[in-house]
Amino acid sequence: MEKQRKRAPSARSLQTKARILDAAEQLFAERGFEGASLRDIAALAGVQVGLVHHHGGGKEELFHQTVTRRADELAALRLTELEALKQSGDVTLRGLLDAFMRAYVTLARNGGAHWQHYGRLVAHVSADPRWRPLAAECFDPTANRFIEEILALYPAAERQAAATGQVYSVAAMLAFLNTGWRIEALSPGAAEAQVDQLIDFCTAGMEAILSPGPTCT
Amino acid sequence: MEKQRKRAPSARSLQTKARILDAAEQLFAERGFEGASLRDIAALAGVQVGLVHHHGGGKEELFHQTVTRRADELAALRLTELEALKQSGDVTLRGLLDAFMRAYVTLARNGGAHWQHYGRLVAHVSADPRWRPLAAECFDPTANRFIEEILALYPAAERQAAATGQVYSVAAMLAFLNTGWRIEALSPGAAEAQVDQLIDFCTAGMEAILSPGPTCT
DNA sequence: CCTTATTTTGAACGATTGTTCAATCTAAAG
DNA sequence: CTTTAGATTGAACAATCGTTCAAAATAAGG
Repeated sequence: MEKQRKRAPSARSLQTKARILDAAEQLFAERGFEGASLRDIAALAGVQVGLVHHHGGGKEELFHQTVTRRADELAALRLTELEALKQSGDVTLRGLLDAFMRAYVTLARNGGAHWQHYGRLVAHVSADPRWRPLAAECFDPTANRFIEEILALYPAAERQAAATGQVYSVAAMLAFLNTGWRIEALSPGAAEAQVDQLIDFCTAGMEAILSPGPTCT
Repeated sequence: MEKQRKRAPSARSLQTKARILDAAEQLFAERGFEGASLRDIAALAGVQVGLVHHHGGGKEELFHQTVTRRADELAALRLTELEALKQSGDVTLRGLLDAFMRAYVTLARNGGAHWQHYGRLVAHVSADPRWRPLAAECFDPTANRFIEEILALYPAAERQAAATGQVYSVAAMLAFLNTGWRIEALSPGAAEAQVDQLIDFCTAGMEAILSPGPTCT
């Protein structure tokens, strides 16, 4: 059903598409799906409206591509971190959460604005029930991969508990990314310490869920 | 500047306004601010378009009212729970998080659809940076109230740590409410146990942040 | 170089948006 | 009951929306 190309896309065309996706990423993140118009996106990308439709294939398709582009990249990054952890020898719960979060969070904080926009974009995707299939497609595979590693560490734990802890951890991570301006304003500079704090929170919370009963006191 | 009323609103008028706010609450929650049109809201409420504008005072004002209506009610509910806890004598970290979460979460699960819609609505408000002032107005007072109680329990902890833990806890709670259909599908029926699990997660995570160093092992 | 698939432009389409307004109905106040 | 502020209707407003399309510019393939 899909019509195949007869020519390779030019370098300029690829650049244009990337520029359109970047603009869409920023505006979808700031204003949500219907809040960002194709005309605003086109203006930010420096192209004509019709061209956005040509490269994006409709607004919904454009949104889909905008999310999956970074989601795929992020999934690969996380699996790389996981692989490095497993080869290091000592796989701990904290190590797993570290592999899942630190690289991404650091990118969103110190890296370009792209990952910061993506964080807000994910928040919109998670908030709107209409994007549930998209969220499942983008996030579930990697999440399930980490859940299995967690279950290998805690053989007595139920899968439901690990999945729940994973959901809560992702939520806390997104809150860290999207309200970071607030935490940052309260104690500036200590970026690395705040990442540790996030992982502390999730590790302790996950542990409490995985091994029931009073663990501390 | 505000023109004062010269007559009391009729009972029917109050009913209509409530019906409009309910419809707005549902559609704003499902599709976001620009995703829900005033005409859809009017149709769901069974009134004319102009009437929505008359009672809401513009779309932005309507959104504002929709959020604050339940936010005020929820803030009162949480402060009541907090007062009951303080009068019970033993104020613990778990008790504080329980007072903050259980009543609301139970309402959203077992109560009418209104609180379920409100949960999704808060997710939209939190995801969109344009509603930051609204979020601060609605959520900060109550949040700060609980943060102070937490700091009274942990005098050595820094305020930033308590505030961060509060943000993460709220994020986990919203994730529980808005992805509950997923958790529910995995292990149906155990509603109360899942609330305990949520509070377990947040309590352990908060404790890990408030008192640094290896608390368990 | 020549052909033509692809990219890009510019303008238009109908549909929907939030808002406004005069007319009509309702019911609170005197 | 009479008065009239307020609630409700129905229709219209200009603006913006996503989409479509023919024509021009670009560049890959032979």
